[in-house]
Amino acid sequence: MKQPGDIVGKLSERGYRLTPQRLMILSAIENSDNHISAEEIYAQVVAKYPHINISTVYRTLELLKGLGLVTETDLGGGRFRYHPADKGHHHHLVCRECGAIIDLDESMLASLKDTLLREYKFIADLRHLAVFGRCVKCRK
Amino acid sequence: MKQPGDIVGKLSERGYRLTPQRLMILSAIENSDNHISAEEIYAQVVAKYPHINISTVYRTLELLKGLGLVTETDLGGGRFRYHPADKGHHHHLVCRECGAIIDLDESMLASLKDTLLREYKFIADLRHLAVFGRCVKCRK
DNA sequence: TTTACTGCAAATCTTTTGCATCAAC
DNA sequence: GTTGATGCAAAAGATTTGCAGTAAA
Repeated sequence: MKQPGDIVGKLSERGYRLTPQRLMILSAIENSDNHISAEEIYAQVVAKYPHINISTVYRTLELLKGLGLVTETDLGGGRFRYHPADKGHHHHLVCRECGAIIDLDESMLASLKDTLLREYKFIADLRHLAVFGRCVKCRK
Repeated sequence: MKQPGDIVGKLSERGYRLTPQRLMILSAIENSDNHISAEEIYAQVVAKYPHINISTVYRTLELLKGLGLVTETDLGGGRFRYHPADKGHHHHLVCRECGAIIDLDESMLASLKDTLLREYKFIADLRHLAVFGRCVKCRK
């Protein structure tokens, strides 16, 4: 579907080498529907390119994160998840039963952010909020 | 300040042994202002009782969690945090700069919960929501 | 050719577990 | 005296790092 062309372009623009490993990692991130973990990226890439090592995945993610091209989110569970930065900010409804991650529009929490600032003088970073619970499918 | 008497009582009621290690771990949890991690409990106990092992801390936390006496929360950062269950549910404002954890009243998010149920048919578990951002002290 | 990038192995860090010993009851 | 609880060491799972070889430019 989507081409990882934009991020690839930015990498080579800035003088970074376009190795097959990086291209496949980028492809996995851009073609993922929801947020993907390092382990999931690795599993996807290793199927086509068995030689790759997971430390390359982690190093590539750190590079992309540092360049602001992908966003790292801590949705709990002891592992980070990643998505392309240009897909914008949004929130997540995480189903505790089936693990589904539902995206939630940013405007949804605008009033909450205002309240927190007013009542607690707390500048909430609501770019990546995770709300845990149970989704429609898993309701009894 | 607070006495860990209530949890201690429930433990012995149910036939669990009251070892000095357990008493000190309970004391650390009950006297903690905000949510405490296993490592922090261990550091606090080891100062007075150098013989204790961190696996005892984890095993005690698992026991207390299973009995519903303490609550385990995943506030990110790759480690769990704990607090006494009788202190009730609340939300957390986590400062990304100084690490402060500010408790937020449960009623605060009641309207959000309603909206999520109405618009997404998602049953939000808002007992332990973590909102990241920057606290008053760390504002420039 | 140059040196950034990779694979491999080993190290961290948090949490869990097997096992023999020990102590609360 | 029983048996549950502990200490110790090792394991497990995610992520990081040192180092020497490799390939993108």
